[in-house]
Amino acid sequence: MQGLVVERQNNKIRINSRTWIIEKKERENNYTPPLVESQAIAVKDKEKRGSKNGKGNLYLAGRTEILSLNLERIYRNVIKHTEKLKGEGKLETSLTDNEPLLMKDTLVLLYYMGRKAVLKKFLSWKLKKQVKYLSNPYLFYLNKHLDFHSSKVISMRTQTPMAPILTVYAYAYHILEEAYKNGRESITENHLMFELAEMLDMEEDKVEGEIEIMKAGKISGNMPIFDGGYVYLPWVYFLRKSALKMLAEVKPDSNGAVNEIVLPDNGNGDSKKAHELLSQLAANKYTILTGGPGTGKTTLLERIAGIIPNTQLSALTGKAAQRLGEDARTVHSLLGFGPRGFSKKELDCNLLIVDEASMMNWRTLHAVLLASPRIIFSGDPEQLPPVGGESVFKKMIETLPVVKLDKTWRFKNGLCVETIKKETEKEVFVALSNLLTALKHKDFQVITPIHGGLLGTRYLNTYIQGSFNPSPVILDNLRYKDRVIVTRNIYLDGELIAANGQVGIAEGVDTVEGNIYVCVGFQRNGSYNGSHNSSHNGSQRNGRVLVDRKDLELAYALTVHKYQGSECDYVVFIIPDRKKVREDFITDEMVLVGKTRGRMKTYVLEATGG
DNA sequence: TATCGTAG
Repeated sequence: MQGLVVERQNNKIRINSRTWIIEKKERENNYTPPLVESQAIAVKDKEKRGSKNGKGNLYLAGRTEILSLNLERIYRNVIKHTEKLKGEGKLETSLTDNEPLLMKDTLVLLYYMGRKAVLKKFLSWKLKKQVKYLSNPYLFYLNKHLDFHSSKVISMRTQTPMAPILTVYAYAYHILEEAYKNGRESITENHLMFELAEMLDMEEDKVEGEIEIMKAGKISGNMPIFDGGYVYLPWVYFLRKSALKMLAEVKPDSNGAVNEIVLPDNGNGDSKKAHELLSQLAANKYTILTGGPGTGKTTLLERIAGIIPNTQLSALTGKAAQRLGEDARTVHSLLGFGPRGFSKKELDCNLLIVDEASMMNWRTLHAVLLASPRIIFSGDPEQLPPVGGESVFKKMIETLPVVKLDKTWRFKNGLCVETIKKETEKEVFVALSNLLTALKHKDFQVITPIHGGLLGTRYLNTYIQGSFNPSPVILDNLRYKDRVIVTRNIYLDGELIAANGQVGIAEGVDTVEGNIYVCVGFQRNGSYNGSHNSSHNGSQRNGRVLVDRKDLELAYALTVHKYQGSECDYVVFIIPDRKKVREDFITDEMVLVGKTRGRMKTYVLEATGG
């Protein structure tokens, strides 16, 4: 969900990508522009969080006093919109005397913020429900129709709410969501109290009273949950509770397949570990396979999958799944991930293998526990945690049986890392450019933590493409022979023909039913090495596939998250200026993943920021 | 134009 973004450019103002013309109003006519307060609020919020890029494109709250917007145009549009819905019989108009004004304000604000879908939904509701929302706009947020900041703007502008406890709920929920983004699954009641007191500008005693009311309230809908001095997002609380209960079940259902396996020694030296893993599997529903980077977790998993009939391989990112083989999928794809969580249910398999399990959160854990009678969670607790929420894997490893691999196979001559530090990102960019010239004919991969900015995937990809691939353009900014990654699962007649995370080479364009597609060639296991190896035999997923341009990205530079679990000969790991990202974004875990991807050598290019 | 990932 998107907050309110306000920018000013000369005589125009941009709000969430919509542009409005600014009119100057004389002070003496004592006209208060209806939307000025909400603009001021939006700006204040933005300032509080700090303008990250420092571009200063936000205007000062004080200056909004002399500005107003062309409201007549908005009113006309809203009225037109309303009339249309009335014509379709989707709107009741029997408002009481007091409500039309509130209604008008709310409608205008929704329209003004570019929330047309919400506006339309709102207009289609029964009057009773509409009035409920009008009397407390935070319901828009609590019931997931709007983001927190938009609800706040409506509430401030329309001088609601009339039921303050809902406001406290909304703020509490918002505080929890922010904490979750920072990797916290819960916060203490005290923490919540301090935050609420600050945000609502209330006495702590009073907040304490509100918290008591919240605690006494019935649990319904999206309300924060209080338990044992901690406060949780409801979905985190319930899925966590349920997952912990399932994890406590030790014995697997009677299923002989695992018990009777005799493992031949393959001479690779990992048979002892494989036996250990198999005996754990026979005795326990859930087992953990762990080990540092390059200790052969994936290889062992592939071996186990080849031995135990009806094993489903999965991973937490598309790229990691693709690396496990053709039949592997993301957990999300297997279990029907959608806007309301996982929709699926049960998998028809003996054993589910979940790779890169350090990226699991409670929701994914809960889903896989429901799905399979037996699971191997494979991962390294020292590698990347989930995006949002805390590392569930770190907790599981304390209670579940663990098989640990400790011999490193990836780095034949020991881990080889060369760190190059530069003050500015620009200097890092120059160093990268020199380094790439040297690596041009080698098997290399650039990885970076971010998408945006000078050292993000988007710009680096364009840059590397520009200097390494002189081939003609085939579509948009894609060139013939470009190295690309598929960013979405692609189905043809219900069959998966290309998976998110698959890497290939753009080979041309084709037109089907008037739509233009990029023809992408894939090689077995997806590690496409541009110059050599261009055989396209095998099944469809290893051959040529037509992919929509929007489902492809250049793959010269990938994020560290995507590349976790992958490897190649030479890796360039970029660390941007830490001041340009959120302070604690570049963690030890990320650095560990980043510097352990190169088989021969990893170059770490770091912008120290001076 | 998003900190990172997942889905159709």
